[in-house]
Amino acid sequence: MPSGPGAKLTDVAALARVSVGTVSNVLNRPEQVSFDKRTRVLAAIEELGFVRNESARSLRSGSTRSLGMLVLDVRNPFFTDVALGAENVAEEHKHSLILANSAENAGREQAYLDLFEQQRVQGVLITPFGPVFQRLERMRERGIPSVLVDRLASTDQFCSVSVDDVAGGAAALDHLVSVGSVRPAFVGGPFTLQQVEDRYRGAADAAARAGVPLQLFETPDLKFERGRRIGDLMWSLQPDKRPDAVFAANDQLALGLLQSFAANGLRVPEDIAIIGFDDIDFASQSSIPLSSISQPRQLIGERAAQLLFDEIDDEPGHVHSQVVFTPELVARQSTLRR
Amino acid sequence: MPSGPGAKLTDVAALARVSVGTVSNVLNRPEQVSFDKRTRVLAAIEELGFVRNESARSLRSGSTRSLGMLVLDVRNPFFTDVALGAENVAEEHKHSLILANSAENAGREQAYLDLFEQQRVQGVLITPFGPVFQRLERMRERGIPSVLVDRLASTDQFCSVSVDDVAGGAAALDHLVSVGSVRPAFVGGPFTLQQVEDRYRGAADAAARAGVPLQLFETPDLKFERGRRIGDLMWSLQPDKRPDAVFAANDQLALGLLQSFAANGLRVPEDIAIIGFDDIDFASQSSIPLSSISQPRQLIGERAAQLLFDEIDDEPGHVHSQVVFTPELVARQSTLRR
DNA sequence: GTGAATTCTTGAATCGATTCATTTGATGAC
DNA sequence: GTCATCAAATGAATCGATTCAAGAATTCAC
Repeated sequence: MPSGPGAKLTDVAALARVSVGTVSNVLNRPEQVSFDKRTRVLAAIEELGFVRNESARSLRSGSTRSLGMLVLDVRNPFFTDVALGAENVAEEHKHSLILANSAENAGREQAYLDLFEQQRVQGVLITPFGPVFQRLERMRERGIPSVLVDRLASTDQFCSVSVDDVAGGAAALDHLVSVGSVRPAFVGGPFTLQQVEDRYRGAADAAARAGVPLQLFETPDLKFERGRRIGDLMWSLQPDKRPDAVFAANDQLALGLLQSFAANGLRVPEDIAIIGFDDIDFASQSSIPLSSISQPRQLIGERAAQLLFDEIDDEPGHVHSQVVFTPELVARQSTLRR
Repeated sequence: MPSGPGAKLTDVAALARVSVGTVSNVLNRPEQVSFDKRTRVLAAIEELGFVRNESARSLRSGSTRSLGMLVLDVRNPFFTDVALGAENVAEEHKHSLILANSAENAGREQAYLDLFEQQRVQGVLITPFGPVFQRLERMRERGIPSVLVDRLASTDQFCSVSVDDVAGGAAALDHLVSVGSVRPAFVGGPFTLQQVEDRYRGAADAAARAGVPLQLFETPDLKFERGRRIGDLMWSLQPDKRPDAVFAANDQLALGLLQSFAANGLRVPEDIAIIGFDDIDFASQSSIPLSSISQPRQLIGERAAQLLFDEIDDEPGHVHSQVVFTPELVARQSTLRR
């Protein structure tokens, strides 16, 4: 009968008739302990159901085995995929990932950074929302480095892993033109989001190069419902004024457009083609599979975590680097007439 | 210039010219400290950029301020919504939620429970995958209680929060019959999943009561791709053998069916109606909005966390309870011909 | 058998915040 | 002026694992 609200190291040592130092060695450097004592200790651990107290461990050793990750929205599949990638790398390093959700709220963001500092995480992966850069720099001075995720670092003070949104925007528009669009439109906003700005710029440049105009439908957010409304609006336009193809700044928006067009009897892609951005699972799972610009989501998380461990393990010699992935066009039925 | 890799309590005490006990009181029982010293201490904290060391705190006080949550799949929106609800309640109690992903893998599940034990979380919210009940009971004996999420506790050893899947299944089938189905089918599996079993049983009973047969398409999993294949299979059937309505055990499966039917030119709901289960966001966002059985996802997480805190705060007097929500029919276009 | 080299083991000191029995100080009653 | 009462402040002891200098045990060469 194991039970008891917790055996500690000294109990294990007593039962195995060795010193506490030896038990600690079995836990942390088993190869340095003779076979004989090692088995005795392991048996004692088993018998007592001993579980190491992580608080005590990290208090003494000065380091925890965890990373903090702060994302804008856990409900967004993009971020859970990125988190999954980061978690895998963390696991390889025998660290655990504490996933937190700022929910695009500067107060919560600060609160979670407080928490991470208190817990003395080894490092932080963050998609910043509010003004946190000064704070992150201060945290690094104190030994908690961070890596920016899905944001290009504007200074060389941080590592970052992001995606070339300008190139993605251009690819989307080039594709629309290549399938015959002469009146493309861009839907998205707010332009204070760097991603939106970049995607639009890429698309606008590409449109200019191709010699077609690019209509702009600016939105206050990137949600499904917004897409539906814009779709209804487009439907109400004169057919010859209506765009013949739409590039939506993300897939949620694109799915909204798609639903609206389906409800109103506009055929996709015959009457109007649609391409989104992010290539979330549901893009390919829509009734009319949605073309999209795909980001290597898990890979983003993995690289970010790797960069973070680089900095953690090699603090003095570390050189910050900016990893920029080029997103990839995935053409599906919503832009390809058969 | 704050800097320095970390001021500690004694530094604050020295700077503020008070004892360490007083600083600790300012942090934990500010009302017991005179205004004068309190402000001095707060100023010192500010000046030094002091951040409390959570490891030391919880080592001494014997309790952490965190809950562990272990879900089957972070990529599934159902679980992130449940987690969100739990997180909100945790936050009210000034606790943080450590979200972990067993990914339907018994090994990972055990590993994360190890982690939770080591970190001495105050309690665990879990959707069990493997054989963990004995272990959970042992953990409770040692002071770490747990609440089952999305699973009815089969014994009265645990609190649980779940949904009445039998009732949900019945509601789905009643609805199909009410919109005129005479050849309904159930798609889902494996039947080792209690949820699938229950949803099917509810539907089968309802079909019997209504005097219609219920065709069964058993599947090895509940994924989108599987739904698509079953859809293709149904399409290949003789029209008079083909179901005129399908109840899919979850929305992913239903979306797969929907895509297949759209691709093959079967009209939904005219040729075949579809209803899913879970009512994930994407159900309503599909081109043809999908009818579904809706579970109060956030509420499930909230109630589960509340029950857990009940047990944490009132250990001896706590009585386990099983909360069972009744799911709700949400009828949309995929079952409603216009 | 001796001394040196090597491998294991030991246990007291330590990490930093909290606790609580005790002391100090203030207020007021008589 | 004395004593009781109550509020505020003190600081040594404590939580449990890790560390590391020092000691014990073993191996090996000659």
